[in-house]
Amino acid sequence: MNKQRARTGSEKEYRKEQLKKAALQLFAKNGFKSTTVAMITKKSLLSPAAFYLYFTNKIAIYRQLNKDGIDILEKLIREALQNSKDSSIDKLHAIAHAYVNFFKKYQQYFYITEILHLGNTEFFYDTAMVRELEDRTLQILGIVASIIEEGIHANEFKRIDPMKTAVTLWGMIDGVLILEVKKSTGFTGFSVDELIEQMMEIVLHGIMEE
Amino acid sequence: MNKQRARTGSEKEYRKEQLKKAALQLFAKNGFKSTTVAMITKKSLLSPAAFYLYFTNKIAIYRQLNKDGIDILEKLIREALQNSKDSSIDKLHAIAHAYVNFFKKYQQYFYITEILHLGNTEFFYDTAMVRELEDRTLQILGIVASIIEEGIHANEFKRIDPMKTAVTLWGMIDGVLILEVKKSTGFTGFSVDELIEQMMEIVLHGIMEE
Amino acid sequence: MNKQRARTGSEKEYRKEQLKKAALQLFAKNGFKSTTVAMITKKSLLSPAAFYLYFTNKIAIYRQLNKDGIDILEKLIREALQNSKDSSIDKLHAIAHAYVNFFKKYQQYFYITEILHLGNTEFFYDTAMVRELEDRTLQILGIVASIIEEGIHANEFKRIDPMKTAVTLWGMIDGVLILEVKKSTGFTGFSVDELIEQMMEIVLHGIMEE
Amino acid sequence: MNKQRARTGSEKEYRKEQLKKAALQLFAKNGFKSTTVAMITKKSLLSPAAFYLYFTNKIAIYRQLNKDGIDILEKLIREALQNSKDSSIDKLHAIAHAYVNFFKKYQQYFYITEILHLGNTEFFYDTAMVRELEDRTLQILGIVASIIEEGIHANEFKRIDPMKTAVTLWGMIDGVLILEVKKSTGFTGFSVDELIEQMMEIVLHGIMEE
DNA sequence: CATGAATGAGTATTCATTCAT
DNA sequence: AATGAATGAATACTCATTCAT
Repeated sequence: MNKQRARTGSEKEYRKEQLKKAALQLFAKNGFKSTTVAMITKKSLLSPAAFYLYFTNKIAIYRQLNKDGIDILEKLIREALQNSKDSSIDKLHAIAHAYVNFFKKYQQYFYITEILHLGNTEFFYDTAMVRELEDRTLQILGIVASIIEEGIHANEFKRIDPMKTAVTLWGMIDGVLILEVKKSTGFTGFSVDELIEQMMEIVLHGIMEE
Repeated sequence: MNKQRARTGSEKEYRKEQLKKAALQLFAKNGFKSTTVAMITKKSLLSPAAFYLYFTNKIAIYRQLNKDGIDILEKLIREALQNSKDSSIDKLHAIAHAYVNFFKKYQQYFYITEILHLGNTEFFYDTAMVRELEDRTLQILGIVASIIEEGIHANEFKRIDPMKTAVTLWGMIDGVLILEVKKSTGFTGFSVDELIEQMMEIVLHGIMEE
Repeated sequence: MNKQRARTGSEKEYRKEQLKKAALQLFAKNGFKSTTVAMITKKSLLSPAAFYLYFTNKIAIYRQLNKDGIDILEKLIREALQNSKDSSIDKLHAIAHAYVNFFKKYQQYFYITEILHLGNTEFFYDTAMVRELEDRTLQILGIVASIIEEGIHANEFKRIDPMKTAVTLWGMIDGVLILEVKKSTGFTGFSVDELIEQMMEIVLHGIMEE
Repeated sequence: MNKQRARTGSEKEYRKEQLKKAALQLFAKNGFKSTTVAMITKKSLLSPAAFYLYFTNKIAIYRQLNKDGIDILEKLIREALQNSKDSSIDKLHAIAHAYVNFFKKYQQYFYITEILHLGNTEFFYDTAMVRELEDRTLQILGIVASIIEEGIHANEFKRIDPMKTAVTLWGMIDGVLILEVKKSTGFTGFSVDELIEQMMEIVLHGIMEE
């Protein structure tokens, strides 16, 4: 076998990336429990033992992928905001679009950050990590809330609780996207895009000042 | 060990219920894979072998719980409709309320029927069962769609696609409830009730004829 | 369920026969280990527990079937001798024919008495029983040997050791029949009958005085 | 436990041999079903899990032993033929002797290749393998048949069907050897050697041209 | 006598993790 | 640093046998 050693730091980083890439795909496809370390290392052309040079645990790589997912999402949202027009409605639209983008282009991260923990108690054992993820989520929600607040001040939106609305919005989009994950879009005959569009129409009508 | 035997049919039924109850709690907490038959039987004060007197498989009890969950949800929705007033808005409200009730009083069923399949490929092997669940979901969605249609004819609602809106609505509520499952309600500082209320307000405003 | 009680002795005997009949078929088909008590009782329309009213063990019924098999074989051989002509050759032919008959009409007994013990150490634990089976086998072999002896005295056969020849003969016939059991007759393209005929021709030529 | 690791390829091969050796003995003694993977690994001073580093299955090692057995038998027969004299009788004798040798020196292989399948349905699932074994058996039988044919042309033997006689011969020898397996040689008071000798005498007399 | 229910002791197989090299 | 080998602890499922009724 090729006993290539990762002597330079970048080589080591490369190996780690390989492992994460493989793990991401496998976790998204099979879930945490059904993905074995052997599967991950095989896909990465490494030995099972090598895994433990890069990650302390199977759960560790899973947690790392979670953080990466949040990073990506945050970046997408910030970019979207920069490219959006000034009106609050446009900004909200842009954020929603960014979230849908995250779902579509990084679906495997979406699975991991938004869904798969749910049946996976190990994940929540590392409370420090959980708190960090919560903080970062709050930050993003804060951005959304501040846009809503701007919209209220600009008389674009009704007088609604900005943070509460941000959280609600998040849940609503999540829920529609999860329909796709559950394959519920298939048997109902609607695409996610249609449903998201429908949702945004309803929601924006619902919060706009008449 | 307790060597009490379930002699009568009702006792046997009782044992089966015990097993289902235990399994429900464990599946909801740990997911399918991480819940072992031994855990279920221990909680039911039975030996692991006894499990197989009542269910052919581990997946069998899981599927049964799924069907039970749908039964409960359907019943709740039908009851809610019977007790609701005539206006379409009230009816929609009643259904949403029933769904939230399902979530709150039968949360473990909610986990199983709405979330946990997602990381659980075995579940989908029984295609006949999947199709049955899809059909029943479509039925419920059909009820919602027909209410929306009524609302449109009565000029209560805008001219929106009833079925598409029903599906969207389902996703939105689901998403908000899942926030609670994800413990996201905790750190954001809002209760599910608040969020659902907020959502319904936005949504109803969004679809009502001005 | 039908809780019919076997009150009379004959009823009890009937149940026992039912169990043996079912066991015979199942053992012959699946071997000892792969046949479960549950399979036997199900086929006999009895409860698993009832089995133990009639037999102390799973191995016990197996041993009983063995004895039954020997009984049948012995009876067939005795009948064959009574109906055969006077010459020793005819008698030998008749015995061989009886053995083939045993194989063909009571094949399941043949499996049990001649083959299946072989991978089944439990069987040999009951040494008293083993000895009994050996004695009865010796008796039958004794009959064959006495016929050979007669044949020698009558100058039909060469001067061979009668008992040794009887044992050899037994092995040879057994071997040819076992070819059928091993499905070796299938792929070689010959029927058991042909092979047995061929064997008898060779053997009789081989032992006859020229 | 011994945590010695098989590092070199040859060491790994050695471990595999150890496992096969242990399995061979156990299968021959207890049959397939009653031999557990744990028994095999214990005898090989390995953990049960290690078994699966060397074989995919329990049935896999069993099948491998079968092939090994046929290899050995074939080699013994070919060697015997090379060392035998020219007459067909001598050749037949040599082959019979090789078969008896196989039985005596590799008795456990004999059990596995000739007997134990019989009560072992799993074995026959791999139809490709079964056909391969059949083909190789036919080849060996073909060799025997060709010798008989030569003998007929050389006026050593009567005009008999060569292949049919080969098959019959195989069955007859097998049967006599199986007597030993069944412990029938013990209580009758004859050794296998005596019985085989007796058999060969009868058979050769039976097929020789007078 | 008859049985349905129950279980202890197994079974083959898997997998995260360790470790000698 | 890297790995192939090894394993302890599981894990779903089976089955001969027992026993309260």
